[in-house]
Amino acid sequence: MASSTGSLETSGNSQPAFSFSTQFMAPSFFDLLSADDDSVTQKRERINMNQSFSDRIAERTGAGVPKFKSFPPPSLPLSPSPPSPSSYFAIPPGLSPTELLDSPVLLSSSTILPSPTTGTLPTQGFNWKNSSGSFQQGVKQEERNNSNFSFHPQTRSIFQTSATASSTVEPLKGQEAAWNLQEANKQTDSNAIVKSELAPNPCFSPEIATIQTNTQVSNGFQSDYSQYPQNTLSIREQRRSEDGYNWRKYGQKQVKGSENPRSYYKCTHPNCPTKKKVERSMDGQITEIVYKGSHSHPKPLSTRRNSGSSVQASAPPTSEIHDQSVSTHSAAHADSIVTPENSSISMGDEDLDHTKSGGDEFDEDEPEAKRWKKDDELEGISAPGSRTVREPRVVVQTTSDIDILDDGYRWRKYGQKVVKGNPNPRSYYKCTHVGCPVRKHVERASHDLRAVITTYEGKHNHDVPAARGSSSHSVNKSDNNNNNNNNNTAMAIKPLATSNGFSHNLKVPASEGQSPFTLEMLQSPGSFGFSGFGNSMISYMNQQQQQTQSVFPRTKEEPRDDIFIDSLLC
DNA sequence: GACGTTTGACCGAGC
DNA sequence: CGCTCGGTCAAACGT
Repeated sequence: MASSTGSLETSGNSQPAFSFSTQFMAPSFFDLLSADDDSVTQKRERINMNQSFSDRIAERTGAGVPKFKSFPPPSLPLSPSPPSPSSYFAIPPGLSPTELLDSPVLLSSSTILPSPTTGTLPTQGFNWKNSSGSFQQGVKQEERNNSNFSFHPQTRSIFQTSATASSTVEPLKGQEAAWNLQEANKQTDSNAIVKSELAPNPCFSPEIATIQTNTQVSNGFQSDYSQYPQNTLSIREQRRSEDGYNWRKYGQKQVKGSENPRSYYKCTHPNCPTKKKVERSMDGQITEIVYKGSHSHPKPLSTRRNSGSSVQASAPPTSEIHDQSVSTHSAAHADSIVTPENSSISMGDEDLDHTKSGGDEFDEDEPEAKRWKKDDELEGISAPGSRTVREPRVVVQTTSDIDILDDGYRWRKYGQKVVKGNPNPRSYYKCTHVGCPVRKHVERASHDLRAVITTYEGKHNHDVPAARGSSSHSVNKSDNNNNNNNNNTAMAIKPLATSNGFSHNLKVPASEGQSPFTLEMLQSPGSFGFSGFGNSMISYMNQQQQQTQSVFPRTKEEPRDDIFIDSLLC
């Protein structure tokens, strides 16, 4: 669900297809490389790098259907960061970040500023303009070689400060990172897919139990990073856990009721009781992170050796996204999340259901250990007969992933509240589908407006509703449901990022000549440097821009009972 | 050698 | 009591 996919696709696997996608939750190739417990897969991928792009596609998909997985690892931006996306994207008239946050549709990255603390910039809004050259090159190359192209601009979160140089690099293990650095120079035909999953950092929004961002960057964009001063940081440092702490993996289990293996991490700091468990989807994407305990020490200095486990753990491998929940679409379950540093959201259905007491029900001050325990308690609620943890997925997305929120489902805002630890209001939404228990809340990260934290609770027990307003702007439900069985025959690259069952993939039949775009794409088509795609691309975007306007209003169409709710919450 | 990951085995809680 | 399951241990292995 987490991504928008712009895709120019034609029917038939063999036909040329262009897919333009923005992905956040979607596991990326980078993720694959960085996933610590996916080393085998990583190696496999690396080996595959020697294969042709089409071969990889065929190999990965088994049918030549392009998927994100098919894409070679992206280059690593150890370099100069691109100018602030804000330079290229502007908030749509009449929209403010707050307003956008109020809506299921997220902001464009245009509204985001570089992190003052890290200096890192979101790749989402990355400078397409400046990178157009290389990007174009990549496109052409890709077109020549494969007739398929998938572009996955992604954002990256800049939550970590010590982490560095760029979150795009951080998730990578040294080896992979090095490899990527090399590949970065070699590959122009592939999309760089970067995903960084950020563990909650006490220094940031305390409520973030899981911060997960996917960053995909075209190699061509990588050059943008070369402008960042962050490149002075060592790869090792960059590999450090994105939450700034060092973690050691001490176990991994295949939990029942979930296809996703769960990894257990301990903070490597002496006597620090903090632990976290990370659950990944089959493709390596982190679906949830639960923290236990609080760090008894300050965040390690950036010069310290990086365990890399956290980051690696958080870096899922493939770009194909499917969340565990995607496979089941089972009944919703109560979830709770535990965050480090006393920040957590603990919410069952009742919690959000009742707008009664505002955010009090979130137990943000509850000790982590207790909340961890609570998670277990909640498990019984969520998964009858199963102890599988079903924490709410908390996803941090950069503001450009509007599609993540605009995930194809229909949401009704039923509340909003400013919760402790984050001055930004948290919008609460319910799925409007009758009987569907799924809820989500969205808030902008307190320290990084580019990052939007979306927490999903429950799983949809229904199909993705038909797209509203535009038949061409459809949501590919098949992606949502078929990710696990790999039987998705859709031509569009699946940039979906899923969280808690949300698999978002906007697709448009090629015949219609439309494809989903990211908000920023829609807003500022001219600033993306897509000239390399030719006029078709530009016109394409122009079309999409018109479509955008149907997207934004869409959120406004949602029934808003927040006035009443707000009165209760605030 | 230090540090981290992997992974089968073990433990305890819950039913 | 036995089973299931999540969580943890620890030896082996990798970097």
